[in-house]
Amino acid sequence: MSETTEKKSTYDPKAIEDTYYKLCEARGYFEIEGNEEIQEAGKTFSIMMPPPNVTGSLHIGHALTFTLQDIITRYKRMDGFKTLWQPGTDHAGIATQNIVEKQLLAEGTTKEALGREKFLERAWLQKEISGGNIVHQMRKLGVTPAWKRERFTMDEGLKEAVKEAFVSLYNEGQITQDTYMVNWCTHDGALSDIEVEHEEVNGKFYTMIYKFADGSGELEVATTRPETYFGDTAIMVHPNDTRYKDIVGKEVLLPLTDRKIKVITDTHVDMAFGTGVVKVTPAHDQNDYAVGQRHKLEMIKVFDEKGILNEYCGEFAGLERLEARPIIVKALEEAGHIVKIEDHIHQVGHCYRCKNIVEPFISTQWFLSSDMAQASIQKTKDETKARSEKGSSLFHPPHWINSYTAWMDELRPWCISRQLWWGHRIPVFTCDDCGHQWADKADQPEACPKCSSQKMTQDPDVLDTWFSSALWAMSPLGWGNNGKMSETYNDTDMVDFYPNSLLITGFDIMFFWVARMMMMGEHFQKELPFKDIYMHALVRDEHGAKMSKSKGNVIDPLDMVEEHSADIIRFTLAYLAVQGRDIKLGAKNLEQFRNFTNKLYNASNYLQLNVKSFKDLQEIEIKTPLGRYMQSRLALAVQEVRETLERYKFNESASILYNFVWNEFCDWGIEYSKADRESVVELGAIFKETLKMVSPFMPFISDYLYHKLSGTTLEEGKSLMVMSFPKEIKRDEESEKMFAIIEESIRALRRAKVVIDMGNSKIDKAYIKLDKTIHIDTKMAKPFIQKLAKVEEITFVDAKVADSITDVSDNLEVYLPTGEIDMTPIITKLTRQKEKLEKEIQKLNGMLNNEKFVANAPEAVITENRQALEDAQNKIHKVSAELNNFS
RNA sequence: GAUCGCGUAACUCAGUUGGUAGAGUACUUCCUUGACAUGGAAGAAGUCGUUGGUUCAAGUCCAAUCGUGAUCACCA
Repeated sequence: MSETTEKKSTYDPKAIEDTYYKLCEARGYFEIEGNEEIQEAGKTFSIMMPPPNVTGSLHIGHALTFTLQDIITRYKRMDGFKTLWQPGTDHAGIATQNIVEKQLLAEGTTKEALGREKFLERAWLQKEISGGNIVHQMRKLGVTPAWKRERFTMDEGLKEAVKEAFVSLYNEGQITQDTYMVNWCTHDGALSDIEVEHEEVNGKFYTMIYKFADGSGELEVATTRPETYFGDTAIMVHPNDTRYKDIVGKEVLLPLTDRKIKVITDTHVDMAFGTGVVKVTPAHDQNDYAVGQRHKLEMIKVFDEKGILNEYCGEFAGLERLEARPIIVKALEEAGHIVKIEDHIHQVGHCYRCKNIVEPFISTQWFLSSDMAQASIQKTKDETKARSEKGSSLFHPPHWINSYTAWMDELRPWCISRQLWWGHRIPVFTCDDCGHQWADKADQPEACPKCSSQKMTQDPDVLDTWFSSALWAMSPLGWGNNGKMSETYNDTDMVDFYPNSLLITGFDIMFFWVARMMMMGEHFQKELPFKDIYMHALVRDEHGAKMSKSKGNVIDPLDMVEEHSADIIRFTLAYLAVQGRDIKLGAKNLEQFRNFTNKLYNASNYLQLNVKSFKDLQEIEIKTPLGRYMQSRLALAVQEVRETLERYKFNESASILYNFVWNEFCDWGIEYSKADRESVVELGAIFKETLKMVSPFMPFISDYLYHKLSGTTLEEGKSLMVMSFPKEIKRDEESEKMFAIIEESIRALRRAKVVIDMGNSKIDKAYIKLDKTIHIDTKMAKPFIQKLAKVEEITFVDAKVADSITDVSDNLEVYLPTGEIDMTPIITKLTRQKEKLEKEIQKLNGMLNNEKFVANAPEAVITENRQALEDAQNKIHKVSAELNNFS
């Protein structure tokens, strides 16, 4: 109940973030020319946002990927690059169609009742409603894509690009129609191989009896899907299996229906597994399909595209395949055809959208040949090799290349047709009169190119959503847009921004998306679409569990923005974004960086207690020793932040910023300045420069503090986001050395004071003896030491002061005069220090006495160790001497 | 089954050309001193999973092994 006494010492993001964002967006900062004033000739940077599903809402994975993309984009923008971060949304065929179908169901109707045209109107309506939703949520994170260029994968221009690509590939013979066994979801239709998720399922293993047609006995056959046996067209055994030699060529009767099938041999059979007798159901099993083709077996489908059993199933016709299973099993059991039912754990394919069990199913679909990917595969390998010789990589982290190439090397034809209404309609037409089939970019071709008939029928299916996103690296740059949507791109875009500088995305869509963009980009542009590919990991909860709605452990990024701020969630994610490692996110992480924003805020408060407003670093000359020192430390931080960002080590960049601000600028810089008020004006300029570096990570608080410290406002001034990122600040070795000694003196004095239990109190006198090799301006150093070590008067001496306690450190000794105090803690401390030094000396001696070490190690390492040994010996000498004083 | 991660302080994790192990949190002791208690000072804490190997030198490179996770591929 202390709200009345509570001090206003915290930063309030709520008042800032929305306002600043709107202001910056309205000024066009996010667009390509937003940083016009600082753009440098020839520097371009581009990154395409992985388009979120138009029906989706923002989740924590989005927050991570968009934060990282935004950080790198803001950094490049500030660093003088002409920068494009291309935003957009994806039409997400199956997902969106499912949502609309559910809505219709709730209204008591169906898409069939509505008709294709009306249904698509509904889908577009849904797109308009929820498509705006996610892009507005994204703004809450403070991300800065070029919103004016926002695209949708089914907009007028991108439709053109899809047709351009399809027609071209069709005419090259890369896209063909084929009747083949595909992955079939009885709800969503055909799926590509990677849209099937294999999950372990506790199923049953049914052993059935098939009787020989000639009445000479029976066979035991095992299956996991008994309902498919109606489609059996053979029984097979291994040709070398002596157990079944005599039955080959015989006929068996299918239970209940008594259809006759033959026993054949095929090497596909594993003699050791089960009974060694396998039923062959070519229309409903991948392997059996191949067997069926080899043996020219009849392909009997036992259910239709909705999974409803047909006339081949006798009395069970009309039942749904999965519902029919127990009913069929019961009938078989009653008729004595089941020998046993065992538990069986096996992998079953599920639809990645609706989780329905996927069936192998024969159907006529469109396929994109894997041939067209070969060039991209070879180039990826070449590029990886070339980069690795330079110590770099195409993928970040580099190990992803293994999974990538392994998958690409086994690439199979891609089933690109989908039995949906929502999506890019396949631009293939068949002439009603002459039967000619062709692909056409026109939505309604005028006439059949062969017979000029005007009667034609377009393929009813649409393309896999990933077909259009496969073009995303180039289609928003105008590629294939046929002049449409031209207000969203420039004619020079392909030159400026292709290949894209960088792709940032999750590894989970590496095959769905990255691989497909690689093949399309290389095929059409003869150049891989990305210079760098960064794969980020998964965000998990604080216990390392995957977040899911059913577990209830989902962290909503919008809630976090509400509770903390966009800045805090951004910095937290960046700090935790270690390459190749999943992120465990908990409340504690956020707290750490909430404290950090508070630190920034209070540092600036302190500066303004002394000086009202500060100039930029470029506008002033740094004169004070402290100013020179802090500037030099900033120079190092700038260099390191740049290096780590260039390598996409977001966690390291964030950690360098954190350490510089807190452990260097605040803990030392600000504290020192209390001994030298003149330097505050310089520290303010240095802090403002630091805020520029913070800006890509925490854009709001940095802008706010920058303007506060400048005595300006964002409303009337420029944002940090379009100012130059710090660059090439001079190091000052002399200053750094001097302040290292000052710091060492302060730490030594504090240690010594703790020993005499005066840790927090001011003492009157203390002495410092610097090693002979150390030469600093003691007059200058003195006030800093006195202030921070809380000593009234420091005296530099050349010899040990009598009646004092001593602290021995690397380059100096300090002495505190003693009255009547208890010496035991001091003796304990010194003894411990001595033991530690002895160990160190032993280790160093061991190294240096080793002839091989001296012969082989680089000169620098040897001198370094010699020096270390000498230092340690000196130190132990002093410590021993000190101990002797007490004994 | 194949491929790839991960195993470092009590906890969560950093640690790239091999050169005497770091952070945050938690912990111990102390401090409301004039930016900040969402803070400050001092401190304790690790056989770097295990075993070998290469090397003058291994958390780092290699091999094996244990634990753990992911992806791909699978047998009716």
